[in-house]
Amino acid sequence: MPELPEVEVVRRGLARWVTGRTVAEVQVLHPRAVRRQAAGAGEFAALLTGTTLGSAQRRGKYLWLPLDEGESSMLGHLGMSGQLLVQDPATPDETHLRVRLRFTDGGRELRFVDQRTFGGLAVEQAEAGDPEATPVSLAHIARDPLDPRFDDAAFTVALRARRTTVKRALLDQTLISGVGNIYADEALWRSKLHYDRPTESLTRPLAATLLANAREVMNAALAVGGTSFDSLYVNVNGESGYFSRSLDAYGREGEPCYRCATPIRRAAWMNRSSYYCPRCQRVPRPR
DNA sequence: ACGTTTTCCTGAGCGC
DNA sequence: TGCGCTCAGGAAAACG
Repeated sequence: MPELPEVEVVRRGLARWVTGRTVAEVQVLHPRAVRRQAAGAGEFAALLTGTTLGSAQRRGKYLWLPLDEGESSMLGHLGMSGQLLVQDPATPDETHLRVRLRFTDGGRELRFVDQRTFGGLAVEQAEAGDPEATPVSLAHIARDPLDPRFDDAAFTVALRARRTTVKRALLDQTLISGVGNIYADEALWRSKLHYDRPTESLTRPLAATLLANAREVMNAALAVGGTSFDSLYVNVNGESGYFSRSLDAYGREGEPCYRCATPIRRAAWMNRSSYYCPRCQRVPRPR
């Protein structure tokens, strides 16, 4: 499934293959794919048709392409199963094709394919005067740790000020964006922290270590993702060899911890799973 | 106001 | 073969 490093690979693919091209036709094949467009699919298509796509941007797991002079953007989120594919128009439609963009040059078309329909696209206004044309609905989304303007000191202060547990905080997009279930577990394993550790119990050095590890694991994944996906953007998918090779905790239930050989455990957590080493990542004492 | 829970969706995998 | 069940999970809405 698409995580921050894969979304960054997608962003690079969009920059390579669709930036600078002019939209000739928009087809919305499933209304749910544009549900964030308040006025519906008709408006989505009308606002996009005839525009020229600008340089691809990303914040966390959100992607956007400024339109024309950058007063609005096409915003996208891949959800769990979304893919943005650049395909030859002759390629048969994918089973879960939701949106198609054709271009005036007649070349490869952009397809949004999404089985579970948690992802979506929308055209919306950009923040006034922003050279990157950040969509207004991203105002509450924090910068991600790969963003050069991410404020490390402010993050550690805000993290320790929260009255919650550490994994909830890592997944909170208003605090830090781009970290999902997989990278949260990986960052916690590297930091030897239990997912239910209260944020208020984190020392400043621990909070800084956690941030450094989250950044490191996502950078490492991005580096591997770059070699797993070949240069053709159309081959981008969520099933590269990265996951089986590089993960230390996520998905490794019953397998030995790479530090201490204790079997990794899986615990039910917020209607999903948390993977952790019961020896390296001790359960916090009940308060 | 803030933190927590629910909800959306579909296909794979599994036991029977 | 097929039925019913569980699981995967980002983020906005609903809830307390």
